[in-house]
Amino acid sequence: MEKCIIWFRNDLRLQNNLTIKNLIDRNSSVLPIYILDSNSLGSASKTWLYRSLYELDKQLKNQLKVYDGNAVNIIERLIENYQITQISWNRKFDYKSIQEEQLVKNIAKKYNVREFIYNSSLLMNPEDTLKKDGTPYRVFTPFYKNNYLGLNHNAFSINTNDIIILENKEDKNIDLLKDHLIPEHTWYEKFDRYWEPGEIGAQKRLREFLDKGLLGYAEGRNRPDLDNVSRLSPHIHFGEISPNEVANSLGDIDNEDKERFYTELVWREFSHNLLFFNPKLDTTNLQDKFNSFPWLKNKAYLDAWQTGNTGYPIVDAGMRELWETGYMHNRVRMIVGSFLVKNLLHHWHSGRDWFKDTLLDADDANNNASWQWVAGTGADAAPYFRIFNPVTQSQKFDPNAEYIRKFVPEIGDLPNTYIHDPSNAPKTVLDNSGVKLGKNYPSSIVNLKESRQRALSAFSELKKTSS
DNA sequence: CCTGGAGTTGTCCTA
DNA sequence: TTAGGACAACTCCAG
Repeated sequence: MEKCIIWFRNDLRLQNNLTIKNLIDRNSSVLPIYILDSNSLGSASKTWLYRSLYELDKQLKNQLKVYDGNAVNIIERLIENYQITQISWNRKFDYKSIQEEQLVKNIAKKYNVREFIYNSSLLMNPEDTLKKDGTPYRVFTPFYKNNYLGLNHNAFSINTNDIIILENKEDKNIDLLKDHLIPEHTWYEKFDRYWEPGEIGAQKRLREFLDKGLLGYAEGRNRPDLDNVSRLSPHIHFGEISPNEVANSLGDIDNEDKERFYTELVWREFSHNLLFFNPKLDTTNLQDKFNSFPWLKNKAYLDAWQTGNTGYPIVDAGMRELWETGYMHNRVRMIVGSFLVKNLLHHWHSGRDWFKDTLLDADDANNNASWQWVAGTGADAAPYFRIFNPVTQSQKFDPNAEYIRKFVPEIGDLPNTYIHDPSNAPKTVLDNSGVKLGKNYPSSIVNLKESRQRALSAFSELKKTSS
């Protein structure tokens, strides 16, 4: 019987996983492994990863072996020690992982080990999404229409009893990683109230979304006070559920809600394509004229933003939701992003870094592509004069301020008329609601009109100097 | 190569 | 109160 390493990466599941399906089809036995690269992970993600690996290990009868270190060396040693003849993994699309895969391929060749490489984390391979002239798309709509409209999504199920696990004498189980992944700071413990990492939790989340969130998604997705978003992002990021299965579960895409949700999956694809074709998406503005943009990098502003103390309740609610739950509603991500980059004129890298460290769904492709979009540095970014007004957005998308009251309870007694912008509420209203600006809730740290104007001026300066 | 139409998610002012 | 246009040009994409 052939012995196969399955190198788990961002595909921490058994169902709808091509490495597993083909392993069973080949009738090979498996040595399942995971190799940690803790430097590339944010603090919140690490806690999720630990839980997710723990669940996967259970599904593999506690035979998942974990390692910390250089993937190439580790795999080489395993090939030698266990007379491995096959290796299988699912592709990743960031530069570092691509390099790593190449080195592992070289090792496989050296030992005459057969490779089985799949893509179980995107609906399409980036190489197959190119324009007719062979270059990658830079605009979402044609990328979507020409590649994904009418695409079939196959789902398949695995009989886990068919997986033959190699006996592994080395005593390297999941506990090895606990010290690397679980921080001393215990803020993450409250995440348990909101999330169930692992394949089973992912399946439950999908069913719940299909039952309760999908109807009305097209409109409701913009409302942080409603429950229309899927919250599948951390599950999808770690591959606890496959995007193919998610797409497949929609059935025929025959209404606006399904179509809208499907395009969000394709936005994820688009971000991964941007990263794949622009490996330095994290450091390089897609529009290089922004390289000379006069970002302020004001430490006090950044601190107020991170801690949810800007004096704009929708922004503060979002930042506190992030800290409290490891997640932020999509609409609110745009609002806080625009606020940091435009009203505070702070570099998008700082926002990206904070999100990477605190989001459970932190994903280098989505994170960098989205921050580039909101900062206006992206290839297809919004025109620069599109600056979100956090008060207007709040009134529009959290009309009854239920979201604000949930995460910024100290201003909860303010009436709906004033709760979106306490700094402009009459003194008597503030007094009656127990709000003391600067004491128990901050005064707004910037004037919206002035900071908007400041951003617009900075952008128009940029235009002059670059032409 | 040329050309015309189009581009995730807004805001503000004016009539 | 509300609807429509201005905001600016530029790049992308497909025929």
